[in-house]
Amino acid sequence: MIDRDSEDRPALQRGAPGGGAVIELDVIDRQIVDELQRDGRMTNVELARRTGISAPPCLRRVRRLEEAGIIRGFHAEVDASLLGWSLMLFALIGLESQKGSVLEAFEAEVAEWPEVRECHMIRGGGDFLVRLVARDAAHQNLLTRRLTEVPHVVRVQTLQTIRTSLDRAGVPL
Amino acid sequence: MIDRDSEDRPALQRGAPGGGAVIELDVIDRQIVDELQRDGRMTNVELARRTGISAPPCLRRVRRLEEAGIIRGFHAEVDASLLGWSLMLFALIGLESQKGSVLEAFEAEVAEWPEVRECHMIRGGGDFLVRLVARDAAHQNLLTRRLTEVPHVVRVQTLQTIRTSLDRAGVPL
DNA sequence: TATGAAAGTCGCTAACC
DNA sequence: GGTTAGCGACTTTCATA
Repeated sequence: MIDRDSEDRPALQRGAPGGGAVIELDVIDRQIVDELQRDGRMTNVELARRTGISAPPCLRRVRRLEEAGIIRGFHAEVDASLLGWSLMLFALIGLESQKGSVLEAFEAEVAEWPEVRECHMIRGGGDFLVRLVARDAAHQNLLTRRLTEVPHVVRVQTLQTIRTSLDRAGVPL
Repeated sequence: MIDRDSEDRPALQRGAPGGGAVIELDVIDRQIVDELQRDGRMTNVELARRTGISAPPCLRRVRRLEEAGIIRGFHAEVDASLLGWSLMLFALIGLESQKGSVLEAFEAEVAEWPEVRECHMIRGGGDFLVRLVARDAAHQNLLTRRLTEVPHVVRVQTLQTIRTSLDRAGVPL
């Protein structure tokens, strides 16, 4: 077996990203994920130093975590207010139907709005929780009104964020 | 106007991070923030190439954006399910009082829970929206019950996420 | 199937224009 | 904002357990 591309990695290869299978990671893998959740720009040598291994195997582990879909990407965290988006609101949306086509049409519609940052389907049928950002109060009112005008929307409850005391990316490790 | 060094950028100097003032960024700054929101591990040379400037001024801009608090940090985005956190829920919490000490005690309490990832105070007084992750249904039930037992909590409405169709970090640019 | 050492390449970043 | 240049990090290759 000379072909290096055919190496198999059973635990990490299983399932497409998002498949949902729980994958066994050793303590070093977990530490790598944890460190990169906190500081995504940490250099590989620093990451290797912290995890107690040398740089090449550390880099290989990061690559594998990316290929397995466990690490999906790296993003800069920005200050929304300083960029002109001073308001954040959540909206609880009720749809008149739980037909798949109606739900998907709603998701497709709000995905087109740049102000909509998250869209979660909520248990119980026909409900969504969406997170939006707005430039000011007028903009926020406009967005709320536009939400009520999306086809099949029968209920919009806005939850305006006054203060965010906690905003942790990622998951516990 | 030939002297290219005399350009002024008063906006970036104003205010401490989090101050809330809207800051004027030129088109290159915006592009830098946008690119780093999408790919926080992009090399500085690549970032410079995309923005049409050379590497050193590009790096200086990134540093300034960090110092101004516009870029707060960099984080790996992980797949919660693949790491064993297969459930996400939001909870709308009602407190019996809007006294500052009560609100802060609640925030301090949930900040101690690793499963609580976000905590937002909602307009109207005494209400919070928190986002949690859970390992399974039993864990989720436990968390919901524990939320009702936090001092001064009088109402807990759980919104269990079935599907997340959109999850965009950052803000529109 | 993993790590670790060595080396070449590339990016980062200070100093200067 | 650009250019140069020195330094350090990244990443491949190969030997090893």
